[in-house]
Amino acid sequence: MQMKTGVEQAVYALVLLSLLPDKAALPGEAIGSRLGASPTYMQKLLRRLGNAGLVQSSAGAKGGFRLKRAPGDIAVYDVYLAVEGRQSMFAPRGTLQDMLDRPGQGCGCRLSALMDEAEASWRSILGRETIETLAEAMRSGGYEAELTDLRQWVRNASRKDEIA
Amino acid sequence: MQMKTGVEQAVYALVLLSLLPDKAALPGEAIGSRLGASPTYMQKLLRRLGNAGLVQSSAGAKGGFRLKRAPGDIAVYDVYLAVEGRQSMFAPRGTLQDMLDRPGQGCGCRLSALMDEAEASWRSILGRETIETLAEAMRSGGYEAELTDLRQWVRNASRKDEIA
DNA sequence: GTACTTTTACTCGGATACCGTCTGTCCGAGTAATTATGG
DNA sequence: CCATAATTACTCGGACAGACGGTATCCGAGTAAAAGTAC
Repeated sequence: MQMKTGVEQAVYALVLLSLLPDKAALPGEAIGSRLGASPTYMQKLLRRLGNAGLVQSSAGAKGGFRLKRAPGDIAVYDVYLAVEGRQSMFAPRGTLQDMLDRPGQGCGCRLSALMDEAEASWRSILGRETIETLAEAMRSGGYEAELTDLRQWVRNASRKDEIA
Repeated sequence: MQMKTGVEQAVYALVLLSLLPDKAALPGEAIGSRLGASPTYMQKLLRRLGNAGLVQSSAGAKGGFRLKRAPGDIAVYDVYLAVEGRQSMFAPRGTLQDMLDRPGQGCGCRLSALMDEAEASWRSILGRETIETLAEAMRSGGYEAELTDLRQWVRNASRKDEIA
């Protein structure tokens, strides 16, 4: 019952992308190495975010990834969904039917309903915070200096040729 | 992010034990085979439930397992805790610190707080239902006949020698 | 200077290897009830 | 009939094999920008 580590990495990758100037893009490798994650695996995560419509990618030189929606429009829940998939946590195995010796599989069991309810509540809370609110929390949480440094880094990483 | 299948099996094992007459005990193997689960693995689960104080075990001939608390006093949450352990779903890896280039590990990140909040809500809903309410739902859910059959089976399984 | 080709810097999807965890099995040791044995 | 020993039926904890999924790496193919080349 552990959440994939990719969810955390994906969330912060999106936070990073939210600092990107308009029309610019960030290569997956740069994102991965900045986050201390495996660059190749980060690529894979970004592709999933792309398939989920959270991120836009452009191939070719000077290509990379950028946000497809506004940061305030991307909830943590969306990221979770993109990385972990749509399946529910609890997968009933028909134990109740076996116990009652009922071949019918219509698991009208209360347990399943309870689990689904719990998960729905869990998900709804993940929907409360967005990439924007997370970034805002960093800004007002004593990380202003680091944020401006980070913004600077993002500029450099997104247009290396114009540094010199 | 899949829940262990053992949780479902453990829940129904406890429901089964709640049908047991006073002072009687049910061997782990009988429980496992009745639930269509691996008997040896069910033993392992039952031992965990024992360590968690949900179940009482007696060794020796005519030994086995019985509930240690009243069925109304065992929440689904307790079962989950016994089987899955106490660790939280979200284990932060310090991605935020890496991103901000802050060696300090004090992850005051909003994400962690959000995840904890979501999990707390999830857990609290699992605390709503107990072994007793689940059994009651079965009783009033159209499974009366199966339940009396099951109760009969439990009697037999708990005192094999007096059958003949 | 323009058209064309090559190089470079990326993404994309798949194939694959690694590794930890969950599932499942097995074993020796301990314990309690039952049965057998000896007097 | 009683005390003691042997058998039986369990649990306990650990060790271990297998399967599966997440993590991570690599590859060929495709794409777009930039750089080089020819005229």
